[in-house]
Amino acid sequence: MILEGLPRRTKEYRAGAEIIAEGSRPQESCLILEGFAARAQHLSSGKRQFTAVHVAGDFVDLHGLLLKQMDHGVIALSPCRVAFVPHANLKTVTETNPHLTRMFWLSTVVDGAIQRAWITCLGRRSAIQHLAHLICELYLRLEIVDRAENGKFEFPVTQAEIGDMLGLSNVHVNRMLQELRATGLIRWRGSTVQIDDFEGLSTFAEFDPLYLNLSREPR
Amino acid sequence: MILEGLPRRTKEYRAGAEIIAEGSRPQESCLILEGFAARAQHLSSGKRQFTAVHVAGDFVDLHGLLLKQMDHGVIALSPCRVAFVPHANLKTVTETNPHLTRMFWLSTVVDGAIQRAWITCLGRRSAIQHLAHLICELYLRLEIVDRAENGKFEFPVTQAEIGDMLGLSNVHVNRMLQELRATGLIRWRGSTVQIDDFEGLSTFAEFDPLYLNLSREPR
DNA sequence: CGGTCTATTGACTGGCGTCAAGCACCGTGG
DNA sequence: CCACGGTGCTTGACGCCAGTCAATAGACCG
Repeated sequence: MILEGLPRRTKEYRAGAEIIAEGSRPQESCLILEGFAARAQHLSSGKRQFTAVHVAGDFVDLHGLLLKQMDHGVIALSPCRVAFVPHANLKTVTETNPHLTRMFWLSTVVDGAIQRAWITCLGRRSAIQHLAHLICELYLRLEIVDRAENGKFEFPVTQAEIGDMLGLSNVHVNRMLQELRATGLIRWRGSTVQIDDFEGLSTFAEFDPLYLNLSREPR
Repeated sequence: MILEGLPRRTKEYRAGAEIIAEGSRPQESCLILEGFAARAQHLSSGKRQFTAVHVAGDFVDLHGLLLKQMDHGVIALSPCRVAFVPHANLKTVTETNPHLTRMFWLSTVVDGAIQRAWITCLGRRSAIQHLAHLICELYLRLEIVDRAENGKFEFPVTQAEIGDMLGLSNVHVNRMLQELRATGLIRWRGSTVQIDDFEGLSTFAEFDPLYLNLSREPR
């Protein structure tokens, strides 16, 4: 994405650090340069749900420009390098550069498509299918930013965090991971995910990459 | 929303009719003038999940302008009157009217916030809390378009369709509805929903209206 | 009056949460 | 060198929430 020319500051975060607080009113939008982050919502019971996972290159809270107050927080899943762009500059873009504005808008719209896929996974897929679906999604998203190849990528998160993505308990994530490994479709040791049969995994998860909008078409 | 001046055609749909097909490449975006619609995704098992519910005044598939191919279908839940605006005209807006463009963008961004709330409901709330949350959301959204007042609104959908919103079976929706009625917080007869204690219902559902972005602030 | 759709109810099953214990790994400090 | 506490992974036992199957009843309609 072409962001040269926009002023920004960058900052580093440790794994687990809060990048943007839930309920805050940020004056900047942030962009992940390196690492993994997640959007999180909390319930009074202490339970937590991730509503999105972000990888290098993602403009994480562009929507904060329009929403004013954050309905969710953003946390670092791994060590992260993050760039911040002031809202004032983004607003100027929306007033002077229709094409770039459309790219920004598209970015939030693709986020929405991913969220819809998550909704369908949560509502109608089994836990193990959901897990497989997440792996397929991450692989394709990481591949286009050169963080994955030959079926392999790094994903340094705990099983409890995967649970927060899938809406499962850490115990059940562990069970589903073992079951999925037993199919021979993937291996997952430490933070390294190795997909041995992407076709098979896609079929198993009923994964259709259409929604990720990876094809190149004029906008 | 100010849409005067944009060309459009309007069309009527019966309950259950498909307004936009999953996988299609529409050349227009649609706007619900009257009635209820839902975005739906289908699995091979025949299961269906709604990823959003739309009410009068909602610009349902504005994102279709940017996504080109639909990752979901749009169906009428009740009889609907729908307006269609050609993408060509919307594209012109994005090139000539920054303020209106920002309003369009905001509309898709609020959709995204609602989807995040759905994700958290699906992942971490109990079925009955989720149901209560949906009722709170619908009430506030309908109130601002004058389709709800004094805790009462019309919602002409079947229990199976509610199941497709909540990711539940029709049988379990029935059980949860009875349980929720038994609390005295709501009544629901036929297609009429009566909230007798919105405060209580909000608390029960842990509903926070922040995400609906109802407050009026300059954009 | 039968036919279709929806709501309701009961019985049974199973997926997933919860609780708890036991490991494995790692960095710290004695 | 080993003791240690912390964190994350793994496993088992148990219970409950929600799915499935099936039957009945009611509502609406031609």
